[in-house]
Amino acid sequence: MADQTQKKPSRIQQRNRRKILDAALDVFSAHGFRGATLDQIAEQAGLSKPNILYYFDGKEEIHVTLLSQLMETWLDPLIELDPQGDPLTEILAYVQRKLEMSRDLPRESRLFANEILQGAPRMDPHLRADLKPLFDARCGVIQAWMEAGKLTQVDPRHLIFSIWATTQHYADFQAQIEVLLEGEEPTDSAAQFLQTMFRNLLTPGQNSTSA
Amino acid sequence: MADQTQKKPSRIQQRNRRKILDAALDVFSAHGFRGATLDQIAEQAGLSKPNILYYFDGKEEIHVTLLSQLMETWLDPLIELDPQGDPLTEILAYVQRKLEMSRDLPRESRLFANEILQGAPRMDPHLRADLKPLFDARCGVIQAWMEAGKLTQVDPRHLIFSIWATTQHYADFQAQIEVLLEGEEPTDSAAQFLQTMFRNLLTPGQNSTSA
DNA sequence: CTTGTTTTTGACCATTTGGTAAATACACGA
DNA sequence: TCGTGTATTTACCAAATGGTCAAAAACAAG
Repeated sequence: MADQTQKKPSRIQQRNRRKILDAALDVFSAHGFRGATLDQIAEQAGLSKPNILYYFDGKEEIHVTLLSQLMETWLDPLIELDPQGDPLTEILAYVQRKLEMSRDLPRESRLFANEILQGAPRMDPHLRADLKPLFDARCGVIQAWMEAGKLTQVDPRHLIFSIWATTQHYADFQAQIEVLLEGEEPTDSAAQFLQTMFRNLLTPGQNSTSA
Repeated sequence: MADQTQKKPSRIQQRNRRKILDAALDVFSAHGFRGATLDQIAEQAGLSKPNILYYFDGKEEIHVTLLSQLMETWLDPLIELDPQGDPLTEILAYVQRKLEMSRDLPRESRLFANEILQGAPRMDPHLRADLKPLFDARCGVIQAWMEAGKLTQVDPRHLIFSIWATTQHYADFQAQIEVLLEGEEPTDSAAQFLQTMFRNLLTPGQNSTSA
């Protein structure tokens, strides 16, 4: 059997597990956990349902695996925020990076949004164990920058929330955005807007409208 | 039977339909459409499942009814944005109103978020028919304000998106916020932050840090 | 009380869905 | 080439779920 406790996952195992996880990402992100079915995942993966259950112990395990993997990807930009760098540059780069993730990894964004929307039943431990400490640390860094007069004083926690909210919005609410923007690709104009917004927020003096 | 085409909904009908819709709002907003079951709704409403199907033709109709009602509530603050009022005041009041809705109507916010996240399968027509025209009109108003020099020039569409994103975030991602803020009620500090952010964005000259 | 209407329920049904068991096909090293 | 463990499929199952229906209650009006 495909025993994960053993050391060597065969070539075929790696390939099929990847196919399954990719298909599951499609389906879970589009319908949520309860809305997704193993049959959909199986079809999307091009495998039979029992074959999928040969590689994973059940629907739940597939979902949990996805969420775990996602957590790393999701935290990464915040990890890379450099306490030694120039404050404004660092934060604006963070905004940009998050916005690009929204464009390039919309499925992951929606998977995450679905999970949190339903009360984070499976991710809550991860949030406490991984996200919370990093969040607190980064709030400390930003707070220090502000106290050193490098940035306008605002609540660092809400600053981070607003970055998450505005960037992920383009992935999570894509259906609405497409209607309102009539299909026009929003990333470039959004980037310009968000850069202006956060620069004006964090810059004490003269605002560059940057037409 | 409970024939909606007839004129008079009896006292009992009104009461039970309300109970059902309220229960359904609980369940749908917490689990999404496919994740919600009629049994859950029935239990929450204190009625039997067949009794619920006596008042509504099916799960779908309950959901659609909720979404229709929600649309009005949701559009209302944008409707009330007064083209004759003071631009900055109007927009900051809009932000505040949306934030309060996030606090007072989190179920409605999550119901909406769930629907959009899944691609707005049932709400797409409403978005095109109701939201889109209003959105375009309001963008026009804001654009005019900017061209008159009353506000900093930014893309009005993304301005509105950022208001929606930041305010609804507190309802839709409540599970995450509770972890990161350790249960502290965020509305007041969020209000202060958002007012600062949008004032600094839209005000050409000196920024009031407003400590 | 009687009668006609509205409301509610208990028993059921068909489909979907997550999951299992056993048989079969396959890869690959000896 | 053959044998052995790996991979895949076919045929199921039990529970959950959306929905139906006829009959029983509950209720209103005369």
